[in-house]
Amino acid sequence: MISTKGRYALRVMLDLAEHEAEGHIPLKDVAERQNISKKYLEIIVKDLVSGGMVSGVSGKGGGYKLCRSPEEYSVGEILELMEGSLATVACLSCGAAPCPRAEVCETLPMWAEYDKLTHDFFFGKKLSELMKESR
Amino acid sequence: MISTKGRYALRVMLDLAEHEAEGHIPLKDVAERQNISKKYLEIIVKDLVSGGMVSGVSGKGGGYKLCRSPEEYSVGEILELMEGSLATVACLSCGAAPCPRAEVCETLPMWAEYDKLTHDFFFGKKLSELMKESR
DNA sequence: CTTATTACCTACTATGTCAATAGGTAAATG
DNA sequence: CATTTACCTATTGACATAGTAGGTAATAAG
Repeated sequence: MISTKGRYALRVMLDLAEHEAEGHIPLKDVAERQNISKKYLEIIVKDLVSGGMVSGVSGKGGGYKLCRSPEEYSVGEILELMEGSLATVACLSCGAAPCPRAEVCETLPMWAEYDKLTHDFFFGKKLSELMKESR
Repeated sequence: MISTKGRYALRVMLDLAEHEAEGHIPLKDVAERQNISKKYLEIIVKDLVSGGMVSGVSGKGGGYKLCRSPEEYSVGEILELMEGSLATVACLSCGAAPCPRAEVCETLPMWAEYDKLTHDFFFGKKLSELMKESR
C-alpha cells in the first residue's frame, strides 16, 4: 500500500512541473492547489530536498523548484525515496535481514517476479507522462 | 506491502496442497514444517476456514484440508481474503470513501493501471504453480 | 468412558507506523 | 525593519501488525 507521503510527494512534483515556468513556487501555493495541509507537505518536501529531487530558496520570492526537467524523473525514484522501498515483502527489501528460508521458500520466486514487475512499471513511468498536457 | 498474514496463509495453503494425499493435516505439523508459531497460525487458518478456502475437523485424526484442488486456487484470492484488499492506494480500495479529486486527479489513472497489473498477476497465478513438483 | 488430540474461541499486549499538528528559528527580499 | 518564505524539532492520537495467553468444544482411540 502506497502511503500518503508517496502519493502527496508525487502530486507536489507534478504541481511543480506544471508551474515550472514560474520559477520558485511557494509551498503555500502548492498546498492550496492540491488541498493538502501545508504543514504536512513541509515534511514531505524536506525529504524531496534531501533526496535531491527539488531545491528550495528561502525568503520573499523563494519557494521550491524541480532540479531536472519532468521527463528526467521516474515515478519510481520519487516513490522509493518517500516510501523507503517499493518492495512488497520484507524478505526482498534491501535493509531487511536475509530470510533463512530463502533457499527453500516456494513463494519467494513469485514475490521476486512481482517485485520486478512493480519496479519496471514505476521506474518506466516518467513524471512528464502524468502531466495534464500529455493527456 | 504484503503482511505476514498473507504470506503465511499462502505457505499454509501450499503445505496443505503438498500433503493433500494424507487427508486432514494437524496445524501442529504445518507450524513445525513452516517454522511459524502455531498460535499465530490459528488466527490465519480461522480466516481461511471462514473464507471457504480450507475445512477443519476437530479431534484425533483431525486437522485441515483444502476444499478444492490446488489448481483451482489463485494466489490473488488467498491474499485478498487475508489482506482485505490488494489495492495499493486508498482511493481504489473498495470500502474507501470515493476521493473528491478523482475527476481531476492526474495520478489516479496510473494507480488504476498498476492495480490492474497487480490484480492480473496474482489472480493469474495458481497455487499449483508454486508447488515444489511444478518447478 | 476416559484420555489424548485436535480445532476453535475470546481477550490481551507490545511495538511501530501513519498522518498529521504545534511552535518555533533562519534566510532572503523589498 | 517588516514580510515572506524555507527549514527545524518535538509531540500526538489513532490504528495496524504480529503476535501471546488461556481457555472450551469436538472427536477418535484405547
